[in-house]
Amino acid sequence: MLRLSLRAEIHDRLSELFFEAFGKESADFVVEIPPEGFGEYSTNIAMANAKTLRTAPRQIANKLLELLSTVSWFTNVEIAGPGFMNFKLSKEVYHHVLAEFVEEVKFPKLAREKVQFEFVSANPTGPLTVGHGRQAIIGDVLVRVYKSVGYDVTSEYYFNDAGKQMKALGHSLWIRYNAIYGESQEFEEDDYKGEYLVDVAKEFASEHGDAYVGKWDEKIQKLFTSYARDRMFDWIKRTLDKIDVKFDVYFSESSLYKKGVTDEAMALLKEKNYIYEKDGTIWFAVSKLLPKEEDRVIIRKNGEPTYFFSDIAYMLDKYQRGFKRVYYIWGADHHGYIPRMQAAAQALEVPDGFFNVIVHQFVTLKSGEETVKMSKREGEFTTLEDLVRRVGKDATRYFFAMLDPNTHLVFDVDLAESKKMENPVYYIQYAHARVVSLLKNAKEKGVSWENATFDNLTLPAEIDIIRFMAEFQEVVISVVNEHKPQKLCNYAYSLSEKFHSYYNANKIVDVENRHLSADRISLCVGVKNTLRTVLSLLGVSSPDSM
RNA sequence: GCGCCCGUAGCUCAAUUGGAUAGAGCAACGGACUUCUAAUCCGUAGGUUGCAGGUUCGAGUCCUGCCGGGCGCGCCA
Repeated sequence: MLRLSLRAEIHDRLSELFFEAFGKESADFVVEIPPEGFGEYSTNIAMANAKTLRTAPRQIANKLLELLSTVSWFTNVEIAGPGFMNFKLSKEVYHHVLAEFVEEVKFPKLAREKVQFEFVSANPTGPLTVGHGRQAIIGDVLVRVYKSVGYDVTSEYYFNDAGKQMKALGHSLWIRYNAIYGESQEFEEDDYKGEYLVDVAKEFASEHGDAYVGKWDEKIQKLFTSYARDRMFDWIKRTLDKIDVKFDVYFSESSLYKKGVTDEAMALLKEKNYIYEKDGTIWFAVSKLLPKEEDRVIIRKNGEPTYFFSDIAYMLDKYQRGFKRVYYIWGADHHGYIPRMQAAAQALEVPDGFFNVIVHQFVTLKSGEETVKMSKREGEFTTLEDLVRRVGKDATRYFFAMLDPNTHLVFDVDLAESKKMENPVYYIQYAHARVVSLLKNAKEKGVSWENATFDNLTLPAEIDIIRFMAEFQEVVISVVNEHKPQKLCNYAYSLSEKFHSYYNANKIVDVENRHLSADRISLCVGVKNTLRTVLSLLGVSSPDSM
């Protein structure tokens, strides 16, 4: 019955009625769950159309009210305040909704488009930080949600394992390696000074011995670099695995050059006249497309392309692979990069809406009163791995998904560690486990619920829970449209809240009253199914017992 | 200086995208286990939504200007 969501259905019916009453389309209006005491649902349709109809809201409402009372869905329609229309829904509607959630929680089907999410994309120069963790979870949750509503989604990790920084990594490893043999060497400015290379150096030493102590040439540099890179990548992938983040594609920057996409991109830009030479470098005329922006170098004086040029070619490659839309998830430090990429999108003539960026703000760790700054170069940071080891996968995922990507996240390590039990993720999981336990209990007592009629579900709390379950599709749609994973967290938490409260106030399994029990158990099954579904979108487990 | 993001209870966050009386958790106080998992529930207290204007039937949400915080403004990645 429900194509999208209950509220969308109500919205459609109101639209039809409006057309019937006034012979024209309604202006935009909303159907919402109002505060206590204003009915079960509410709409502002009368107020929204007051201007265009040049009629008082209450008058419009009155006209609609007559029609509404002829439709079986709506009961108790009332007009309130400046022109709100408040109403209840018939029992049958709720029974139908509950029956669906008891059987299977369905996703709205939105689009089959081929889209791509690219995130994390950390170069293999060190372990993932907690900042990468936030990005990994935001991206992974969005991928799961997009898949659920029908998109053909590819998750992708872009990396550069060829540039200057990789040489620095190799050199840094070599220094740590020398230190093992008591040979002290100086770090260079761009080297990676983090302790994590010490262990890698030990491994290297145990495999290769002291053959390279005090010796340094191009061949040795390559050996150290590739060794370090492989170790770092292994580490990164292992960490991602621990938080259940999987990428469909790992894409290397150098493959762009091998494939020749870079040449294509250059030819395209030249042809459109966006390229010029100055001071021995090649520039991309960003200002031609976006007057407020500055032109940018894409080929350096030494003949090497800049990162920006690779990104232009990469975008072209994404387009050629047939994606209808691509999403880049970037940290706040990259936001200044967006305009020039937009200019690139225009220059490459990819369709409007192809290039999209989801920016997330920074994560800082708090321990006591100290905030931990994170710099991979200086070696000061907490690894994502450490964090997961402390608080576990479920809490890590939930916490990173819990806040709006657009707000600064302060991760209080002490709190995450010591007050684990106040964790909202446990609260939700506990609700799930409780229902499972209920079902076991019912089985033991021989109370069945398969043939429930739902007729006994008349308490306001019961209607409220059904009504809230019916919001599920709406929440999923908003996550797709707004890229805000935290809506799933809030939804799961609120549903758990309603359930815990209901559970405490009412006896669910009662051998003396089997019909009532069957109905109530069914309601709980609906809650359980919904929680399980939302948690799986978040990548958080749904334990049967705790 | 310019640009992007944020500012809601003591703390961490909600608020159905412009709706009615701004809601939860933590911290504080008081209650509920011989009863389906007390990792729970119920209650009390806590607010000039950073400030000042504007837009309209209606603003935490939109527009302008301030204030405060974060980030960015490379031939780095």
